[in-house]
Amino acid sequence: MRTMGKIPSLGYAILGLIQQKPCSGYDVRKIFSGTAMKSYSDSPGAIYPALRRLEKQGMIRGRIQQGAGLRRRQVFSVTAKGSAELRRWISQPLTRGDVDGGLKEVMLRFAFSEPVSGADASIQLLSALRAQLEEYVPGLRLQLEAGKAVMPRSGRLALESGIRSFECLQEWTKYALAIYAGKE
Amino acid sequence: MRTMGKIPSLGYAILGLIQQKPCSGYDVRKIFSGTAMKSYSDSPGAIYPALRRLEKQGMIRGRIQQGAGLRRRQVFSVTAKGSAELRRWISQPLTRGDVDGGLKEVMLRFAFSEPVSGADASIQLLSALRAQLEEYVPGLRLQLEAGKAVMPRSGRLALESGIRSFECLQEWTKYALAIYAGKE
DNA sequence: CGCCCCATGTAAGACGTTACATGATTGA
DNA sequence: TCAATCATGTAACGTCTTACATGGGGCG
Repeated sequence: MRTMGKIPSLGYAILGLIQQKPCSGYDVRKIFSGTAMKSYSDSPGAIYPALRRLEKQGMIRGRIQQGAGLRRRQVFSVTAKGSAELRRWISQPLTRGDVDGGLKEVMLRFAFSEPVSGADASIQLLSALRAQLEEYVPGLRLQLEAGKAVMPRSGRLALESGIRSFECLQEWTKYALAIYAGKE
Repeated sequence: MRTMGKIPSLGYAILGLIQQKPCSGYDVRKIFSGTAMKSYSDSPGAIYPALRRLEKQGMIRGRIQQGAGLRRRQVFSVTAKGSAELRRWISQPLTRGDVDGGLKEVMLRFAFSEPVSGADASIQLLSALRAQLEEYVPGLRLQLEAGKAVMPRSGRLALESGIRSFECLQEWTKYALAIYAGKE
């Protein structure tokens, strides 16, 4: 079968962080709990096993640091294999499933895209996302039309909020593409 | 400890659907796969165990339907206890964690709020959400300012997209509140 | 001395994914 | 009769949550 080694979202989040700058498990936890990446779990029961999995898969390598006066910490860096996997994950074609599974993972891919794969990859992702959204939103509008009669008011409004936020994201893709087109 | 019986997101999604209209497991699956609720798993390995859990907790009750010519199906309805639990879940105070865990669950609560708990509950949720967002967004802006120097461009843009979508949602809360204020 | 932060881990249990399995009914 | 759809389930596996556990270092 050899599909061994599927990496979950949390794994890519960690991998991407470590790629930007080598981190200990504790560092990763602090980032997840203190920044906009709060949606990823900062619990030790999630982070440390995830790190060990990534290490076992050869994506990262940990080295123990015994600085004077400091407690023992293990700092991880991304290996060549991990770097390649990050690039693959980022450049992977954008599917319908990526959109209706919520866009959290797509945004994570985009966030890491430029330092990992270069501006071309970022642009690629942005235009693919823009195209997906363009064919996704009309379907939601149809559902809203169809639901006018049967859905409760709060349900319709919730659906509208979804549509609005997709449209908002569409505008953002244009804005971001303009930035990439402008000055390189 | 007796915390027994915590219900996951998927459970509430199912409970809310069944409240609107009694459903079989198959019905639930079709709704999850065919509508804007695609983000919830429609796999039998998720749905049927979840239904049995809810039934064991006394939230729903299943009755086998043997309509002429049709295959056996088990249709579930919400019990009084399930209804009460839905109301509790919806009216529960909105925490910081609800916001930074992504707003999917909050929107689900809102979607069901009016038929389950009445327009007052919907308004309550909307204003709480508006308030939360108002104190949440400035923090993200600060992070963006702070990250100007260190974050890669795509990372900054990703953060901006998050900020924008929160702002978009803020406007939506105003829009929705206006509707509820307008004609009751 | 006691408390909090650094830093790492483990164990039990719940949940979801994937894949497999069954069987009746409807329509081509 | 063959395929698709209706309809329900189970088993193995992986991951996350929650809670507990450990210990050094700095500070008041």
